[in-house]
Amino acid sequence: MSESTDNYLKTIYALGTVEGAAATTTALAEKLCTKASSVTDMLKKLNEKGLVKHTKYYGTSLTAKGKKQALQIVRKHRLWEFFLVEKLGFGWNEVHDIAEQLEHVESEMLIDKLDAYLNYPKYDPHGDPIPNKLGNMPAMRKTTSALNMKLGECYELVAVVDSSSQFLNHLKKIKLTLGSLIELKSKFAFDNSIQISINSTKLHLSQQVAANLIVQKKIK
Amino acid sequence: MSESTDNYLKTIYALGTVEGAAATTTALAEKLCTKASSVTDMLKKLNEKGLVKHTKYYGTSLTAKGKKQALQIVRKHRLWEFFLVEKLGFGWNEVHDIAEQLEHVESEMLIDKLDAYLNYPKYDPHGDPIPNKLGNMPAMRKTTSALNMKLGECYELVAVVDSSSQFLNHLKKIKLTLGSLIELKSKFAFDNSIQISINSTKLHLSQQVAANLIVQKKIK
DNA sequence: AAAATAATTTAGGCTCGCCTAAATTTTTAT
DNA sequence: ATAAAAATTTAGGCGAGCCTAAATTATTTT
Repeated sequence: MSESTDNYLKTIYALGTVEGAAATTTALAEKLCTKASSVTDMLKKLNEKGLVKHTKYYGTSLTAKGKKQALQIVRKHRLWEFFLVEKLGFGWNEVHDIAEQLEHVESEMLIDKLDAYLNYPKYDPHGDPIPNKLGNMPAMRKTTSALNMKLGECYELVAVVDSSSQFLNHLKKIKLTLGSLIELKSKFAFDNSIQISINSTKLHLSQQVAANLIVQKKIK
Repeated sequence: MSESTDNYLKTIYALGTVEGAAATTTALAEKLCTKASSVTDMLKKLNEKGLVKHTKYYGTSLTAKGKKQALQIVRKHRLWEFFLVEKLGFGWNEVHDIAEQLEHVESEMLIDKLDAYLNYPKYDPHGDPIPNKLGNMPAMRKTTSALNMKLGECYELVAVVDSSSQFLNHLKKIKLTLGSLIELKSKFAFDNSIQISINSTKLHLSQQVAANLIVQKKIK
């Protein structure tokens, strides 16, 4: 399987799992930084290979075979991200592009050994679950948007919705890192912004930022 | 730079360093598992890019720019091999094909961090020197072919000449591993075979095998 | 329901790295 | 020195994955 195929499957999977919906040609073109006509070309080929069900003018979804393969790519991507952060000391906002390349290395044994070396991690540095060898996702953490936090309760920042480097850099700048323990201090109904504290330092977050933070409730 | 370019430069370098000679089109075709005509095509392009000096019908050598790039690829390849063996527990005869893929990942920062993580190793698992960030090779170990060993002296197996998986598997079978401490017990002039001992177990090696072993003298 | 707009697909073409077959140059053998 | 053999290059083509422009189908507006 080519790298291009990998990228298509991964992207269809990512778009498809937002909800059960089929991926649209234009959306794929945008995510893959290519043109809609190129996407149509490629989908035709993936369709012939039985990786995708593409119905003209109606959209695309993965077949069982395609989904299985997509999950293996996701697995590889997330394991490499974990490696880069935990072992090589990269920041969690620096690893995406490198993992994007590493995920295309073909060797099942490599991934198995890497998985073992990393101690079978369940979540990558962005908080996303890592499928196991069989393609099973670990149970999602019971999480919620930071907008739903309750006053005085304690939470851990476990994931982000927007993982663009702009956003991740912003988080870095305001010293919010994955794993941070957060307590909600106040909510401002006027603009839906919130005030939180991390290790007793206070931080004010706009609604836009808070909406992109996924937290998990902690017992104090 | 494409992966194909990487492979050409690396191969020209490998053929070129055997002696000062220029690489021949046929030799490149064989090493790269492709046809001579394809090699000619590619050399023309590399020539235009200033990576290679190709003179029609006379052979090919690297320019300074090409050599610099080739050394970076060699560096990446050998660092990854070291990682695979030391950290992930691969056998030193299993890593070549995987490193072949990993070496094409583009990120200077990745290689720097990997180098640091591995503690700046000087030799890869096959005993070959790893160029540093600037492309400098560490001083070659003072080594010799196993055929030149002296009776009663002690040596360490530090490298192999033939690194085909057939040969490496043979070594595995007879339990000869890189780093093994070897003492020469006897030489048989008749067929140039030798008898050695490793940790007091004795082993008989044909000339063919011995010629492919590179050893370094040790003080007992 | 027709017209305007948006999404998608088709048609034709491009580059990269490869191929086969044929032509050319160099080397080897006689 | 010349003929035969081997190495190399040229010519013409192919598939993968991309592109632009034009045609087609869906959706939205009026």
